Amino acid sequence: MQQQYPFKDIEQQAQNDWETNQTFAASETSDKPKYYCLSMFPYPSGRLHMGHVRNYTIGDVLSRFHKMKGFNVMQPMGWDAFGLPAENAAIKNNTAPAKWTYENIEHMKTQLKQLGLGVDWNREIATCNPEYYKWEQWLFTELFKKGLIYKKTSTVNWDPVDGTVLANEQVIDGRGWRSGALVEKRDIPQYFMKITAYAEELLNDLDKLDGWPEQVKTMQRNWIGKSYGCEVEFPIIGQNANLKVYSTRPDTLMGATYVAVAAEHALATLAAQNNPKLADFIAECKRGSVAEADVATAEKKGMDTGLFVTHPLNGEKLPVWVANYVLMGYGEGAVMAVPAHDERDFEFANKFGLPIKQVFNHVITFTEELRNARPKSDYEHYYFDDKLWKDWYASKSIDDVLVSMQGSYFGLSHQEAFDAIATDLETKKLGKKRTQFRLRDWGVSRQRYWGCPIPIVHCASCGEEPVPLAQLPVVLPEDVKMDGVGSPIKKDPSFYETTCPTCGGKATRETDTLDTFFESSWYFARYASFDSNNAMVDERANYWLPVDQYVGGIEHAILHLLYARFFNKLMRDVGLIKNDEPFTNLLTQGMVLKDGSKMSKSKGNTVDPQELIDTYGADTARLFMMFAAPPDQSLEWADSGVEGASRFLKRLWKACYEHLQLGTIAAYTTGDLSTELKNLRLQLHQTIEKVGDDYGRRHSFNTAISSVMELMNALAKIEGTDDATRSVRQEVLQNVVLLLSPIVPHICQSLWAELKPNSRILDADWPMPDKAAMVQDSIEYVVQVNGKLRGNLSVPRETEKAAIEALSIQQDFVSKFLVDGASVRKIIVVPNKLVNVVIS
RNA sequence: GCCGGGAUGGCGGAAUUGGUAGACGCACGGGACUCAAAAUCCCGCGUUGGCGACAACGUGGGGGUUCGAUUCCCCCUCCCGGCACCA
Repeated sequence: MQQQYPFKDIEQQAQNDWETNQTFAASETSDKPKYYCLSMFPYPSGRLHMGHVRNYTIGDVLSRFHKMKGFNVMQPMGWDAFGLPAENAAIKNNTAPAKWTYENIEHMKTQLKQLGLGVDWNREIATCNPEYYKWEQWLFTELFKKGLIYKKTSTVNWDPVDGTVLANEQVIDGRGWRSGALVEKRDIPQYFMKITAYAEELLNDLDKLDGWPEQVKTMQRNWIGKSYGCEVEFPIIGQNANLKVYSTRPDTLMGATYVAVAAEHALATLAAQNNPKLADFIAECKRGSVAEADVATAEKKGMDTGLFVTHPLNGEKLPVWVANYVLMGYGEGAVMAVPAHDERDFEFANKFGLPIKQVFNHVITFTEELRNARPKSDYEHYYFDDKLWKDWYASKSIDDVLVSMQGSYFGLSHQEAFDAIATDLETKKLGKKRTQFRLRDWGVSRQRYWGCPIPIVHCASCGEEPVPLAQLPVVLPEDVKMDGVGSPIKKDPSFYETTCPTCGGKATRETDTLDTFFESSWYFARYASFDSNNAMVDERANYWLPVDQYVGGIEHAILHLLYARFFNKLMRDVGLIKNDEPFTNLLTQGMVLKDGSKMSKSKGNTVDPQELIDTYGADTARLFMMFAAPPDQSLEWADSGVEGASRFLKRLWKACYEHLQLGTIAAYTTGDLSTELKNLRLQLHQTIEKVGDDYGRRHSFNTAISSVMELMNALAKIEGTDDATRSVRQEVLQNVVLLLSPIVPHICQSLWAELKPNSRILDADWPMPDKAAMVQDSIEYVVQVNGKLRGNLSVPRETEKAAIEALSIQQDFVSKFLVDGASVRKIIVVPNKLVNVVIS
């Protein structure tokens, strides 16, 4: 054994050993319970970043821990290989996206291996591989045939100078990132997946996901956004038609003073026909990006259409406005505006001088006098008393009642008014109750090159024809030149010219590709059937699924995780898999930040993990990442601290080295021990218990490490070299090595071989705490007076409560407060912990 | 704008179910070893007052519940993530 910690040698040695022995190759033939641990696969951007190191270390710690706990573990790895950055890099470097991607994969794979991950590399997949995307093309055609994929027009960001569709990311302050041109909204036909058909199940099944963080489930619930409201129809004056709106607040209908439609709404288009100013305004609304954040933060703009509608209940004439804050994609693309009880309507009404009419008020006691009261006038204009208005729209208190003069609704609560108004609307055939989802169908078409080709052929006589399985995959040509304007396959007749699979006539291929979320929505199932060449997934998927532990960034809390849940249900419903949900337990890791913001290439604040690994080794890198912060919180990068992790490993190495200088010895099992050694064993077994709980239940790796550090600090204070001391020291070191091995596997494999010659740590089980060593003879109580710490009290184990109370008030640090007529009011005893003497 | 999360010493963080605030590590200060430095080891380290014993204050800000609040409730500020074409 070397005196110094030779991290380079032992890490290389361990990694060679795992590869040679196929230590992490997973098999379906095992009598152990299975444990499928999945980390979100990386986009092959070029080099590993700290977020990867953090993500994959967490997954590896959990995998290795469960392997030691006796599970049949599978931990796979692959590449989310399609995407926009490859196209950008290809343009910049004058190369093909495929070449760039494959080179990145090679490099990053080497880096991942250097991290010492217990990954089954036999199952590696890359989503840009035709063997992979063939099957999602097949699924696409199946869903298309079932009507779960359909075509409709929808709005994209259009760069009028480059003549290309832009991603939201490519729109900077309303301008195209390359051309600098003002971005326009443009409607184009695209394919959509009917995720809304699964909205109810996606919502309800969240309740089954006990292993998911509450915050993620809340975000998904809000995203799906089931609401209970009403359709309300406003007859359009002078036309034989109604304007339909959806509202979650029909109880406030009597306060509606105008209606507003989105710029894209048919009524807006109609009104603009003879109104050039309105047409200009609508054109102005169509400028800027389609991103909701941009729309929602834009200054409120609107214009009167000159059209009027009739209020369905009171017959009032209400103006129709076009407003930029009304979203075409939600509800009906039109809203009834109740400025008195909606903040956005209020702001808009104030800006454009529209009437504001309060219909609810907060009434503590609703007296007969109030019920009979009648307001002074039907219309009252209130202006600019922000505070007053905020009270009105913020409150939906149970004590609110409808105070509008409007006939029979007077005096009703919110819920009563909701029901009464809904009933009346239904009677008049001008509305009805409706539940509505905020969730929209998922547009999967992308007008980009580096993605999976959509397997549809357009035939002049047959229409849209899905490509039959026998003709799949539709292979994306990889040897292309990127010129920065449009997708190469859109200009490549050898790609798009084809024959119709139905009639055999001349036809053209779809040249749009799929959203890359499509690939990442089912990869978890493919790992289980990675080499299946006659089906998307086979029976092995039903062995491994659902994923027992999924680990990945919190930024994926909504979109990716929702789409993957959706795909799981789609695959279930086409008979491929049996489980309802893909991920039983979810750990969302926080961001790795530097200088307060996410480490990213675009921000130029990255720290290269390669340097860390080269200088200190993978174990130090892993230890530091696990120690610096709890996994689900953001981690602020600091260069200092890595040194501390390295120092700890050196100390651990040295402790084993010095211990073994006197030869090997068996770990303590039985025999009398000094108090000092008894206490050390107490701490050891408490630590074993805590670390197991920290890994398994709490996922609190930072505290697991600190408790092992404390144990090592305690061990360092023990000096003897007699057999009893050395056997306890052996017991401590052996267990420390086991406890740390999921986090720092290389050094632990080496140290184990030294501590227990001819034994392999990979065969060792997770240690069990020795309950006998954990029995304490006396209990240390904290004694407070009026909640303030005043001293400590040591009593024999199992001392009666009354005796503890009596002893407490006898202590000097308590009795000194019992002067000037003060007396003990109450004594609170928290068993094995604390005494609080209340004195007054 | 909307949804979700966060804020604790000089810094990262701990306090698991309402029960000792600051574990563990970093940085810093002092000492040992050394010709010297590095490395290593030992001691100290929330703020204020005090020689000291000790006392008061202290978990983003304001209020509340409780014997007791970093933890629960209400209001506010700032920061981070997401907002459907970044992945």
